[in-house]
Amino acid sequence: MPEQETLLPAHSDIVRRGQSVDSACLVVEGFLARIRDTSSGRRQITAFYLPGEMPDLDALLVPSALATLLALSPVRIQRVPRAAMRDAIARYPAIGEALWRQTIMDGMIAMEWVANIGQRQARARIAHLICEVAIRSRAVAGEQFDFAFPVTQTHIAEATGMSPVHVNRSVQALRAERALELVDGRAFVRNWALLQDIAEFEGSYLDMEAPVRLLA
Amino acid sequence: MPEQETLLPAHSDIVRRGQSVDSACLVVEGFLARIRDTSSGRRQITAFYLPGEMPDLDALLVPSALATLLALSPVRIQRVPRAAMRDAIARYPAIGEALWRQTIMDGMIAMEWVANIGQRQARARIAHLICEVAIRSRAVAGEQFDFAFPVTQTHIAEATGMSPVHVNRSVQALRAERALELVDGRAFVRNWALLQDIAEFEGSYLDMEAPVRLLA
DNA sequence: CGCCGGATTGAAACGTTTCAAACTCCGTGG
DNA sequence: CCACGGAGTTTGAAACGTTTCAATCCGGCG
Repeated sequence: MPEQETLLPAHSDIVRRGQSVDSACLVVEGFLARIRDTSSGRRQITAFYLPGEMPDLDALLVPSALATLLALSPVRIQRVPRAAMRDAIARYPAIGEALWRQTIMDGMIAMEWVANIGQRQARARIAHLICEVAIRSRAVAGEQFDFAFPVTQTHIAEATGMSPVHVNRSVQALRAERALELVDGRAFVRNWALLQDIAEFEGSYLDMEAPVRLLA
Repeated sequence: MPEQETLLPAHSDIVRRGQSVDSACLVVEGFLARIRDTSSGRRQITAFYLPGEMPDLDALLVPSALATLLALSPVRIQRVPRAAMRDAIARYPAIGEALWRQTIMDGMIAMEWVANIGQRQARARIAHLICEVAIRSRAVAGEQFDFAFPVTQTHIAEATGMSPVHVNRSVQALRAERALELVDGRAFVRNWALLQDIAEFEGSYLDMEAPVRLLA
């Protein structure tokens, strides 16, 4: 596929809501957030995107961007023109299927966020978010491990629907329990079992391995 | 397509989480809810499905159901076997594309719910939910109109992440403002402009008309 | 040094939950 | 015909979790 790699600094917008787009992008390195801001000026992060993921697959089927994409860290991305995508899918239907599957996964994650924000309280919400990113980063290894998490407490607040102040207190609580530490853009899981317990984390929604082949 | 229509009473499960499925279903009449229950016994509704929608498209690509589907009212559904779906898509790629587009729409709605639950308070959350369903029901007509909404206050609580008691008080507030009335399984919009205003509703996320044709 | 982004603190105000009880409507059985 | 029970809605009051505001602290960088 025609590749065109771009390097962008942290805090820059990759795409702005409403802007018309004719390519989808692939995160090569770094962290992105999908942002939805409300008319009252508040802001919600509705998804995080990690290396290897495609944050705006919807661009293939919708003419103008449905949300803003923000770089949380310096990022390297590749833009794939819609036409190239179309050709690839026409030639190898399995590609289209894989992308469709990715879309379903995105939706499942969003619904899990709904449940997370709707049902759990502060500490558990944050724990759940971390559990999810840990898995998606493929960082899980035993009871203790760490991984890149270039996300400020304010961003966590925007993702979990709470105030930055309360995020701070909750993060401190998790630290005091020796479950989790967030330092300098990395997440240090100190007790994976405990963290999952606090989060009531049940990761099956992220398992889409051993998938059904829809097409030949 | 091979049709096999089923009639089910309210309160019955259409599919249970984890159950293996080999068909997707289409809602012909009635209301469905997608349910996610947490280990602590609480329950979250992560989506509603209206007539004409397909609540478990993921079944086409994932072997076992990712969530439970509950009938909120008596429903008439059609089950379409995966094989039939596969054939149809292979023959008419536009069908596959339309289904993919529907999946994207589902995801967008879920993300809007994330923002709704994360950012707004009680009254606005409920107002927003109603605005969405009004549009999806194609019921909007002038400043006043009504439509089927066979959803108890307890269900609204499960969908918006609040307690039934507080839903009750908020619904009363909306009634007192003459914005909305919920009576006997129907929603009566008394002041559409006001309701949208309270909800900070911005419906563009539901517009996927005039879509881009990905495939020939 | 002074500034800036980000993390941290305290205390009061606020929105929401919880609990327990009562009320309405409606279909069923005595 | 009335009593009963169940599902759904409504009520009050106290307890609770979270937000808000305003200030402070910390480390890195020009």
